[in-house]
Amino acid sequence: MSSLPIPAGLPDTDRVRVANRLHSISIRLLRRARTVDRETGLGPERLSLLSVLVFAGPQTMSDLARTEMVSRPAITRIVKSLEAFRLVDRETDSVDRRRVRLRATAKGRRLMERGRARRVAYIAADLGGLSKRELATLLSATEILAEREGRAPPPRSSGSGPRAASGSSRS
Amino acid sequence: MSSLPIPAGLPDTDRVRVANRLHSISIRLLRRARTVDRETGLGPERLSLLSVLVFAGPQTMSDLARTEMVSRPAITRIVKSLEAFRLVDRETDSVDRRRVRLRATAKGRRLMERGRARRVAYIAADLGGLSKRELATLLSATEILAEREGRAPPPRSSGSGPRAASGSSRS
DNA sequence: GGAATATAGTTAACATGGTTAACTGAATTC
DNA sequence: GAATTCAGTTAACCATGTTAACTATATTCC
Repeated sequence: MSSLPIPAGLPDTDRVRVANRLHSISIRLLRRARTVDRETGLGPERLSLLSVLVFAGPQTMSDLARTEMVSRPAITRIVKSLEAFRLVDRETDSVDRRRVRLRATAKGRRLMERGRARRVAYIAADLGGLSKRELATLLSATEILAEREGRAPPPRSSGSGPRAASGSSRS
Repeated sequence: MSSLPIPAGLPDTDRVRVANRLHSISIRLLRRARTVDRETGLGPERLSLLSVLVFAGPQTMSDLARTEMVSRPAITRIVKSLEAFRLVDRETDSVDRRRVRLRATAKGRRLMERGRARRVAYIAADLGGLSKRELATLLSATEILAEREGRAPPPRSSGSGPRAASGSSRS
């Protein structure tokens, strides 16, 4: 079950092959990494929101709703509970007093950093036993992918690549 | 925000660097890919369970609970709704009549395959514009990682538990 | 053989997070 | 300055998860 076949209907090109493998690999990698998150005692949604505040800086409620792809009422609730834990605090915008600016507290940042360190350490442990050469290949590959992230997302729909649709979670 | 710094406390080795990038890349890759899942009309938990049945073959309720890292009552409910859609069917084990054997139906398999194709296509589209050389690097890298998956997981300390609180997803 | 125990699955009661619709108060338009 | 728009909250509801208690079948062991 390690590498699933190329799905029917897609051409067997390098690009599709890479996509297919990246898909499976990412799913398994994150599933395993997630197991260490329990130590934070927080739950994925709150951790996710907190990490946005930590890594992308202060945001308003609506900003958060957008980046989390979730409704504003949902954000209201999550933020409330993070405030109760003193992981996040709010400040009303002095110019536009409708806006609420959320920030991770020092406590929130510490929790977040520790959590990410645990995840990365866990994944790094999984990479034990690779040769220097293999590691070098992975390093270049992740460089290539990380670099692409910075760029704007490619045009969707009609153009060149296959089409967006939906999905099968697992593997 | 494309590549987060190495978390404090971890050594700045190649292995950690790769782990760190793989982590961020996987999160973003899956988040984008997930957006196409809506077309199935199913929701992540059901899709996930269905895909286990499709790609790993028939399972009992308890098997599913283990692989999904979710309680058995939760599995009961998900399976029920998948049965209602005729995506899954059940058969009582003739030897041990407590056991229920779940199988994806042909309809379930079709839905699953289409979904995975959409995801992979979506990811493949994202890889557009890479040079032949870059693609070759990615191909080797994913080969290395996919191969490791087959091998037994490295010994862990505290280990895996039910899903509970998880996920510092973001970033 | 049959009581005690263990296992597979279900049901029930509850918690949490998501949604939409309706509301409040502040900013903007005209 | 009245009408409208916008940010955020509240309310009512739905989906999915949990634990605890129950049913039914298997297994242990006297």
